[in-house]
Amino acid sequence: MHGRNTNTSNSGSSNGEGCGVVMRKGPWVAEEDEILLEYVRKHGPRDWSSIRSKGLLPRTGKSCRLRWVNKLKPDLKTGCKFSAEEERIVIDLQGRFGNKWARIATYLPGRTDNDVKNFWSTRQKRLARLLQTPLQPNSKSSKSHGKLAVPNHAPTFEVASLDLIPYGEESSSGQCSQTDFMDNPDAREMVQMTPHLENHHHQGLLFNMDPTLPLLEPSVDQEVLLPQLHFDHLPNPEFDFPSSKPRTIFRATRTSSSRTNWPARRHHAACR
DNA sequence: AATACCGCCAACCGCCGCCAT
DNA sequence: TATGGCGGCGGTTGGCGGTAT
Repeated sequence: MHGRNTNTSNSGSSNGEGCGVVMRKGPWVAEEDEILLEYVRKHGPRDWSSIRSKGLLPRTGKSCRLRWVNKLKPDLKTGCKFSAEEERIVIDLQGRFGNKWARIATYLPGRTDNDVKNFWSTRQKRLARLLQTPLQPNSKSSKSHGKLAVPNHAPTFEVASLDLIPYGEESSSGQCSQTDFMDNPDAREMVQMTPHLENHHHQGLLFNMDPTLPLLEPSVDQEVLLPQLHFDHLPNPEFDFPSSKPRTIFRATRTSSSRTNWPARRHHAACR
């Protein structure tokens, strides 16, 4: 959509692409899309790096793959806002899986991990504003090593709340309190949108999670331990193995990065 | 009309795991 | 077994457009 810097030698990528060739970056143009589509038509969505090595496009393999996955793949719901049902699914699954956007996206046909990620991020920002609370910046250093160790079995809203209010701290400091939060109709709607969150709120857990609870690292099948969430229509993950490497879809959970997970509020329900 | 703010989202980066060599 | 390439993922950035002030 909106470009970044363009025409730079490849940097940062671990793919080792570039090799002196000026790699193009930034927004894709129609001609590039056409070339990429043609390549996929001929060879399928795989061997992305060969697009560059064959001189078809001055783009990294990663860039080509991303463009295909997020924009060019058939049956994408591009430009269509999340429906209420999709929102509910995202909220529920985020509570179950954490920020496993790719995994969550498999339950949402036509949605990509980027879609889900952006959707959630927007909601996080909105709620942070509603609560007048700064978003907890994600520390790069803790991305995968100094983990925050989000309890994957618990709604992440609770985890976020720990960042907001030290255990036992009074609400008079100006920080949002449970009461303040529920006095906000907009924020309240978010909770009501999320049945398991509301349930925890009613249990008094929402803002006073026991800090002594162990911080879990997923070691067993989370599906067994996770609360049983219900869907009106149980979503079926849309397995998509374009490159004949299904390993990545449900591969072993990577260590959780430090996340600041916030509840979200229903915002847009209709397609444009 | 100008400015500020916010939502949206494309695309980048770094990290990680798998796999071929 | 070690290593490098590659693909995949999550976090983040930053520009554009719409809306509010």
